[in-house]
Amino acid sequence: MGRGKIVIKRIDDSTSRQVTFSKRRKGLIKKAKELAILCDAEVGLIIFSNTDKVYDFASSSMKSAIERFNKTKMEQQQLLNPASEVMFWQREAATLRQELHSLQENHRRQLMGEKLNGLSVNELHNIESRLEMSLRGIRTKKEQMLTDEIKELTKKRNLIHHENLELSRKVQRIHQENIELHKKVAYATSSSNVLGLGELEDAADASNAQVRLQLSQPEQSCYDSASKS
Amino acid sequence: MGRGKIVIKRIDDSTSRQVTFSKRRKGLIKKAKELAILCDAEVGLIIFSNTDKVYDFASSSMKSAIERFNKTKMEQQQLLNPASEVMFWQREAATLRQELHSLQENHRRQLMGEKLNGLSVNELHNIESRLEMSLRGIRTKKEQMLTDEIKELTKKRNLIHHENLELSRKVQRIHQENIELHKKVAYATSSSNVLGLGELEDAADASNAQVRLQLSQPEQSCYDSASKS
DNA sequence: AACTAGTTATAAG
DNA sequence: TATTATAAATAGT
Repeated sequence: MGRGKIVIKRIDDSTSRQVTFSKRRKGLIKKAKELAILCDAEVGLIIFSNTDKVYDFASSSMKSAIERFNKTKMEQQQLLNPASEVMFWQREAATLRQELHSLQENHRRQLMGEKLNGLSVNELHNIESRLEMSLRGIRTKKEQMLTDEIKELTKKRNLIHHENLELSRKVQRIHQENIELHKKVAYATSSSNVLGLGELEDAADASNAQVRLQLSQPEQSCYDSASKS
Repeated sequence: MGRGKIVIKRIDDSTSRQVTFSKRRKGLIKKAKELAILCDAEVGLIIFSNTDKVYDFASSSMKSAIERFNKTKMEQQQLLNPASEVMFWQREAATLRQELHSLQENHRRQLMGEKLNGLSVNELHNIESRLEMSLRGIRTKKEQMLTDEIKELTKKRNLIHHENLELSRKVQRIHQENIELHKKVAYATSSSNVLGLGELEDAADASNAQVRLQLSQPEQSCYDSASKS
């Protein structure tokens, strides 16, 4: 289709190559357009020159063409090898994750001070679960220990209080007995004053102690029901 | 380039259209190949027929061509409007996020029972932080309450114990006095036995109580240091 | 699917 | 860049 027939191989002369590129590129794009119109087809054409220049044609839009292409190829791959579907999705997800991460990094570094650690949603979720569980365990253990100590202290307090009551009764009894003896002594020795003032003060002290004891009655702890639940 | 000239418009006759599509598609792909070889260009060509069939040609690979195309277009967009870079990245990130999410959904539904909630890394992180803080608050409050109760109980126990000791000393003193009085009674009434056996048993009880008291000495709680830290 | 007349693309100057 | 002789593509049969 020219003054002479040519063989299809790379044109060595850069000028000739450049000229041929221009002519044939124009022709190719024209024919692509014609095909799209005549045959109601969707066509996408991308051409990179030697010198990295881009030329493209798309009957609707390149985005549409590429997406449709990818979708179709994906479906073909699925139909061809349904067993490796898993690996396909895994690779696709990994690629997208990486891309997404790099975009986020870019965005973060360039625009905001917002920090986003490099962990995946899954990793984060696992860490959260483990943290919560260990926290729960420690908390339960500590609460058990504290509750046990409170029980122990309450028991001891009640024991001592009981002893206190016993002693108090004893004091009363002995004091009563003491009074009886005083009477007997008084009766026996008539008018002789053998007992000093010291003994009378002791009797006053004993009743005083009894009053203080009343103030220290054991009472149910307001936290006891909470500790048990 | 045929028996007659044609106008470039959609061919209405479906058979003719189909035939023309076959011929021109073949020609287009041949010319694309030739351009790539002759001019050392990278060419990518995608064609969808009326009937959704795909035909494609790529001098290296379609993936390479598409990626190179996207990269170049991205750079062009950036150079054209550097101020809207932010919006570009935002749109790009949103698109990828959506795609990633749909892939994960697909993967999850089709292949594993693994559950992945629809929350973003940020949302998850915020929830985690709030959860941890509230947990910490509640735990601290509860521990404070328990520690306070233990302190209160220890104080009361010590108070009662102190009273116990006082009473115990008083018992001793009164008992001693009792003995002295017995002696005096015995001295005063000489051989007459006024006191019964009951009083002697009381004296034995008092020393017994003293022994029990010794077993209930207050002791430092082994948890006290831990509760304070 | 093959032919071929008339069209179109393009190699070379 | 424009021209043109000729190769190549293809519309209609």
